[in-house]
Amino acid sequence: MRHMTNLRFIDAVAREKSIRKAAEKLAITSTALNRRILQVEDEIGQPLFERLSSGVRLNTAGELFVQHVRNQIADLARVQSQISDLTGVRRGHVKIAGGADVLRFFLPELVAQYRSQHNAVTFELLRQYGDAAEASLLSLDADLAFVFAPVRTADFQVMATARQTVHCLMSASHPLAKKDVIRLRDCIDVPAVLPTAKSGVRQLLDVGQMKRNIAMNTIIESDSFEFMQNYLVHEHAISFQIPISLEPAITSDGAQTASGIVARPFDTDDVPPGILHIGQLKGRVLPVAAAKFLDNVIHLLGQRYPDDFDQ
Amino acid sequence: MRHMTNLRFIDAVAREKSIRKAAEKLAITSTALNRRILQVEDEIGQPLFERLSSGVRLNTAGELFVQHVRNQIADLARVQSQISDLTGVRRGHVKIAGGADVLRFFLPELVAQYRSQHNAVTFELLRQYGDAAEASLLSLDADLAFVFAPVRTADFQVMATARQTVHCLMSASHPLAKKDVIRLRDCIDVPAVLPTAKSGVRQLLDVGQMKRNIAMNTIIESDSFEFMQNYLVHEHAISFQIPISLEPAITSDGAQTASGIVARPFDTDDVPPGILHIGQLKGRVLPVAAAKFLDNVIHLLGQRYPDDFDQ
DNA sequence: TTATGGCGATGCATTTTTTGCATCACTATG
DNA sequence: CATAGTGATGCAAAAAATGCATCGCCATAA
Repeated sequence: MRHMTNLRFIDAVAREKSIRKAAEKLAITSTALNRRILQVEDEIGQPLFERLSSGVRLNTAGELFVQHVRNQIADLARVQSQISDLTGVRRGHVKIAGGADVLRFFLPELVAQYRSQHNAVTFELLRQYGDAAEASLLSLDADLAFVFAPVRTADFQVMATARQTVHCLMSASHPLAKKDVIRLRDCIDVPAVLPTAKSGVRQLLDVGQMKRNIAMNTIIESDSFEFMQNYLVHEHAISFQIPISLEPAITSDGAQTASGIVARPFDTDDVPPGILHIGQLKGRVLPVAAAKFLDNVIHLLGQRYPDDFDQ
Repeated sequence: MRHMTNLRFIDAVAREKSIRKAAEKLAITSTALNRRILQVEDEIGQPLFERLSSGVRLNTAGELFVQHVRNQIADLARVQSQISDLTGVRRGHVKIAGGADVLRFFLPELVAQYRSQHNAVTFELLRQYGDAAEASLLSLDADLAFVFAPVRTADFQVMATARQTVHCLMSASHPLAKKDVIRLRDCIDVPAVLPTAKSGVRQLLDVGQMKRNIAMNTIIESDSFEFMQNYLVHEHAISFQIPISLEPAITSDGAQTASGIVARPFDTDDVPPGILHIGQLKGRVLPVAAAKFLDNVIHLLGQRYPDDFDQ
């Protein structure tokens, strides 16, 4: 869309905090970009950027204007999406922010299923936790966000939630595998592979340890679910995940993976269940594709976790 | 704002339903305008207008796009207004839709008072009743609307209301002037000058006549308050108004105008009071100037009708 | 202190885009 | 069947955007 050029350019400069760098990304000369910026500032009647020796920075007016620009860009995308939908072919681009947990099996499955029906829809998956995911909603870099504990509740509109009981992972031959429900005290002295601090699972485990005054025997920290799960094949340690990040084979009670890993739920009195929130920017009308994808998310959650699901 | 040119042009064509007519209004040739339209349609990927032999008409995609365009234009105005406000000088343009009743004394006074503080703010007053005023909110031709009975409640956000008792106007020497409260039966056979049907006062009077099964002796219908009020000087007739459309001198009990006209309230059991609603488009963030003006409206209403006011 | 490298701004020639004129093709109307 | 109105289009002229070279400025390092 031609008329958006100036707006996109301003957005780019605001992100890069430098006219020359932005110009390079946009594949034009800094001269041209600079003059477009000056032109817009002239039209507005006052500068949008402060000029520093190291580049530029948005001033207050610029902050207001850039937010407007991003709204414009997002709203145009929505309208284009709605117009495409009129012809029957659903087009569009869906941007989703979420932690590694939902990116592992849940979203790949959903995206694939959606794309099998609407292959003109493209996706963008951002691996971001909590704050960062919410910030992406605000800057309109994401249409939907999956977070565990929404902070900016004023801007975050919860569309659905799913209660996720923390599970304990271990080799099928591990002594704890005989139990149906794991208590936190069972884990004392057991070598434990923990997710890194910002992940939702880790925060829940920390709450539990605090509450019961129990310290687990942390031998490894990682932000890779694959690493943690595969490590259990080699050492009789335990690891932790929530159902949504478990591969489908492992979730059904008693089942195990090809490599012999099983999952057992924690007692929820010890480790509180996490509430996964699926949300969007409050008050925003999503593009058709994103809205329909959200419907699918809600539908699948309701199907898979009927008791722990809320709409 | 340069980047809005195409959008403003499309809005103009949609309103004029003709490229040539719109081009004339925009002071460009139809050639240039036509090619801009074609260019935008090309970018969108499908036509926005149907071509008729008598001009053009928006298709479904066009309706969607034009609504987007109007949102953009309005939102840009809001941002510009907010940016201006940063410098301390409040700029902007406030568009108000309301009936002749509020346009008579209430709004002139308020606008003058506001402009005495912020003379860089300009105003646009549209004389529109009910439906038309609400439609102007929707098409973003108005920021604020004064209506008696909101219909599209889904889109109309009521910011304040004021209860308005219908008053009976007459010469001070008229027999009815001796009464403190007028009953509808007092008006039988008295020559009456009534406002036209779409006005809020008339609708209330009609409700009363229906309820009491009384038909007034209508000798004149007019949509001019000035005419109706001044006519009473010449014939011993009665007319009807609500407090907000009465000149301030006449409202205080017992007072009369220079030409000897007095006002007496109707019994509210006979003629129900009208509820004046002041509202905006639901969910919209108003430009600073409009929002601040609304504050003044609310403040003055609260001051003038403390008992019949609701926020 | 001076030298240096990175930044945004600007004059000027060049390229690209937009505009207006003349004209076409079409359609409703009388 | 003529007419008056509509939107679309080829082509030359006018206007705008671009890229190059270069300026002045400032922070950092020598």
